[in-house]
Amino acid sequence: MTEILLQRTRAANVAAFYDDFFSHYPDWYSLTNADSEGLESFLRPLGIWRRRTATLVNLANAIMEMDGRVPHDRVEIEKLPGVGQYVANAIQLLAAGTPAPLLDAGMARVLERYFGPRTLADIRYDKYLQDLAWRVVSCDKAIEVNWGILDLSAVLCKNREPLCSQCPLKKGCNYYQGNVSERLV
DNA sequence: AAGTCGGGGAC
DNA sequence: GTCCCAGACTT
Repeated sequence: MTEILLQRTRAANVAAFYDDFFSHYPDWYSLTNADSEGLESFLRPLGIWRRRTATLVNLANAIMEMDGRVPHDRVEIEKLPGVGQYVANAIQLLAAGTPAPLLDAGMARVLERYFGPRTLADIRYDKYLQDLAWRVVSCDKAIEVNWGILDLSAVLCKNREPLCSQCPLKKGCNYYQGNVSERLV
């Protein structure tokens, strides 16, 4: 559920929202028979609330039809409403404990600044970015690495005005080194 | 491949 | 006032 709330929404905003939401909708079953107007008004402050309401209810129904259990098969997981590559990876990483990249706009930005830009517009089909992300998180501390990169993207490696001077990765970062050499010219 | 959803925080 | 966000879906 949390991953749906996080789609195109700043993590800090969701964090402030999280406890209240789960006290009202603690499980999938509570969403299957939730009053849709009540759910919509609840989600409105987060944005994308019409789509998110529909997605949450559809997803809850789909999961409850499967005895309330999320399928193990990767292909079946991605068929669930509102579940794309990112959420499927999140399930694989956090629920199954198998390394997978939480490759969102933030991680893509960090990787591209550090290693160099992707070739395709769509993250999901950019093989360069995919390979890079999988390689970076394929270790025994995959969860920590993922969260570390995402935190970095939100706090320091922001889209606008990144705080490169405070960044622990600036030494090997293409973006930072490029800016330094530019300044010297 | 491009358009759409969306309120709110950061600037 | 402008920009962008732990994406997924439709066209």
